[in-house]
Amino acid sequence: MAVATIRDVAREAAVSVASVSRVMNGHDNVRPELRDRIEAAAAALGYVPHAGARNLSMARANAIGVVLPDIHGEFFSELLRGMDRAASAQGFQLLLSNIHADPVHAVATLKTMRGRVDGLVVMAPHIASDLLMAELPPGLPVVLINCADHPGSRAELRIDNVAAAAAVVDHLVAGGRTRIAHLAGPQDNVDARDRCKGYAAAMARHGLPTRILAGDFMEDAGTAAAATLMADRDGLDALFAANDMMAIGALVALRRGGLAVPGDVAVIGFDDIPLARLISPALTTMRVDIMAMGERALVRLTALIAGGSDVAIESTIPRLVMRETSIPITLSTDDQRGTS
Amino acid sequence: MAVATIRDVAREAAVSVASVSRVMNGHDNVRPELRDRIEAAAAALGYVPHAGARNLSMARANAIGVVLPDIHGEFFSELLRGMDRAASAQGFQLLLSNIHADPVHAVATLKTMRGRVDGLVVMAPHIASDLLMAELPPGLPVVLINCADHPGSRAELRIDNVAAAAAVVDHLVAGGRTRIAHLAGPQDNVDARDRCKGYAAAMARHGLPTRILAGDFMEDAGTAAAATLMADRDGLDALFAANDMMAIGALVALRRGGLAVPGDVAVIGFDDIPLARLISPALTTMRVDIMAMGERALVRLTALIAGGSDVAIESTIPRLVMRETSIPITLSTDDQRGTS
DNA sequence: ACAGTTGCTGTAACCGGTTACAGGAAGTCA
DNA sequence: TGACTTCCTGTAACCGGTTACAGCAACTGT
Repeated sequence: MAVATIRDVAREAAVSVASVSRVMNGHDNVRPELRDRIEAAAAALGYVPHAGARNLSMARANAIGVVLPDIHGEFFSELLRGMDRAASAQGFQLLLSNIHADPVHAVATLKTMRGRVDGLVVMAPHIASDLLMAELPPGLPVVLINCADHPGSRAELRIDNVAAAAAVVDHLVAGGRTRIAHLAGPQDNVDARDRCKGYAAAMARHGLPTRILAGDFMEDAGTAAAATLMADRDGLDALFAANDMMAIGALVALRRGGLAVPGDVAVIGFDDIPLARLISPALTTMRVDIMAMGERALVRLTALIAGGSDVAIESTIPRLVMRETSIPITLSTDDQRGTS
Repeated sequence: MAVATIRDVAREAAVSVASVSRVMNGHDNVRPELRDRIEAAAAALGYVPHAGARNLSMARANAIGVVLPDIHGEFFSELLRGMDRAASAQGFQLLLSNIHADPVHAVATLKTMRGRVDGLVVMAPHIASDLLMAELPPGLPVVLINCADHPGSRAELRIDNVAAAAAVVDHLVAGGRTRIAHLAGPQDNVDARDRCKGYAAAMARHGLPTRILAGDFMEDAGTAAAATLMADRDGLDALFAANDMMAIGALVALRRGGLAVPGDVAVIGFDDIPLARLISPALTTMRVDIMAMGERALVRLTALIAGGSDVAIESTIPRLVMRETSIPITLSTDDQRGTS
C-alpha cells in the first residue's frame, strides 16, 4: 500500500483534512479530544506530511539552491559546511548543483531550480557573468560569490585578492625585503589576475621594481620558478606565490639549492591549505575563512528571502597567517626545526 | 507581477494548458504551428515550469537526499563529488542534510525528506542503527554507507577495514618484517576497532606476536608511540598506524630519534590523505576511492528507485598504495631523497 | 457515402497539502 | 430570551503542473 496521505488520516480519525492539517502544524485551535484522536490516527498510519505538496500550496520550498563549479577539496567542503550550518539553523535545506563550464548546461541547471528553492547561492567564476545574470530568474533572491564583475544589482560576496596581495607585499617590505618576485597563477583565472595586480600596485607604491614569473598553480611551477631565480644571481630576497602549492614547490627547491628560508629569501603563499602549516619551515600565507563566508552568504540570502533588499557587494580581505617562512630579515634564524 | 504559470502561457497562446504542457515536455503530438505559437508565448512571458508542482503531479522528485554526519575535508567533498557526478548524469539533484548526533534532531531531518526526494543515501556511524532503521520511511529506497551492523535488509556500502588491515600485515611480512606493532585509533570508532581486529587476526595467522598501542587518530599520538617504542629496545621493525596523521607523527619522531625509515623500521598509515604523498619519505598507506564509493552509492540507489531490489551489502577493500616508507628490508635504502 | 482510423486539442480530475470562509454550538450580556 | 461573541470544525478552492479521456476534423478504404 502506498504511504498515508492527510486524507487517510482524516478518514481514520473521522475528522476533516483541515483539522488534521491544523494539528500537524501545531495550531492551537483544535479541541484537545480531537487533537488526541488525530495524533493517534497519524501515528497508527505512520503518516508523515508530504513536503512537496506542502511547498506547493504554501509557495515556499524551505530550500536553497547552491550552484557551484566542480571544486575539489577543502574549499568546497568548508563553504558547504558554513552554508549548511546557517541553513539548518533557519530551517532550510540545501539543494546542490554543479554548474559546468558549458553555458547551455549551466542555464538548464538554473532552470531546474525554479519552484524548488526559495533562493540561490551562485558561484560561477567561469561563466560569462552577463549571460548568467540574464538567466537568473528575475524574482528569485540570489547571492553571488566571487563572480567576475557585472553591472546588475545582485547581492554578492567576494574575496579582495587585490588588497590581500598588497598586504603580502606590505608585510614583506615591513620585514626589510625589497627585491620581491611574484609567481603568478594562470591568467585566465580572476583570482590569479587580481593577486598579480595587487602585487604590482603595492610594489609601485613602495617604489620597488617588480619581477613576475608565470605559473599555473601547480607545485612544479614553484620548482621551476625557484630554478629560474637561482640561475640569475639577482639577489632576490622574497618570493610571493599566487597559491600555496607553488609556494611549497619553490620552498623545497630553494632550500635544496642551498638558500636559507627565510634567512636568504622569504616565501609567502596564498590559501592556507592544510599542508602549509605542516611543512617545515611552516609557510606564511593568506587565509580566508571559507566557512564564515558560506555562513554569511546564507544569512544574506535568507534576509533577502524574508523581504530584505540589501544587495551590497561585500569584500573580505584574507588575513595574513604569519608562520616561519617570512620572518623579518633582522630576526630570521635558519635553524632546521623539524615538523612540529 | 508574479512569475508566469502554465495557464498564463496557455492564455497568451490561446491554447489549452494541456498543449502547453505537451510542448514543454517535448511530446511530438502537437501541430507545428501551435508549437511555435506556444514557444513564442513561453519565451515572451519568460516562463519556466515550476519544478515543485511538476514533482507533485508526477509523484517524482528527481532528487536524492544525502544525509551525512558533520564531516570535514577531503572525505566529505570527494564523496559528494562522486554522488553529484552520478546524480547529474541521471537527472537527479542532491538535497543535502547534516545529521546531528542528537537522535531526535536526526529523526526530524529524515522526516523533512518525505515527499522531497525519491531516495536516500544515509551515512550515520554515530546513530544507533536500530533506531535509525526504524525511522527510515518504509517505502523509500535507501542506500546505507558504512553504518554499524544492523539486521534490516537495506542496500549498503561499507569499507572492509578488517581485510584492509590484514593486507597491510601481509605486505609487511612479505617484505621481511616480523616485529610489527599497531598504533590503534579510538576504540569507540568502528573503523578503528576493525583495523585493530584485522591486524590482530593477520598477525595470529602468521604466528607473530602482537603489540598494540593506544592512540586517538591525532598526530601527537604518533609522536608518543614512537617515543614509547624507541624506549624499550625491542627490535621493532614495522609500525602500522590506524590512520595517516598518527603514522606521520610517528614517522617524523622515529627519524628524529635516529632510526632510518624504512631501513630500520617500516611505517604504514591508513586513508591516503593528500599529505601522505607529499611528506618525505612518502608514506605507504591504504587508500579507498571515496569518489567511486559515492558514485556507486548513487548508482545503486537509482537502480532501487527504478524498481530494482538488490539490497546486498557490498564491501570495498581499500588498496595498498606502496610508497617509500615500507620498502622491503632487502631492497631498502636510506637515502635522504627530498620531496618530489 | 459511411464506418473506421488517425491525429490533434481541450476539459477536467488529480497529486497532497493549506486556508478562507461559512456555519453550528456554546457562552455572554442586557 | 434574543443578539452578539467566541470557539471549533468542515467544505471547497487553490497552489501549478500532468494526463486520461472525450471530441472533433480529416483521411482511409470499400
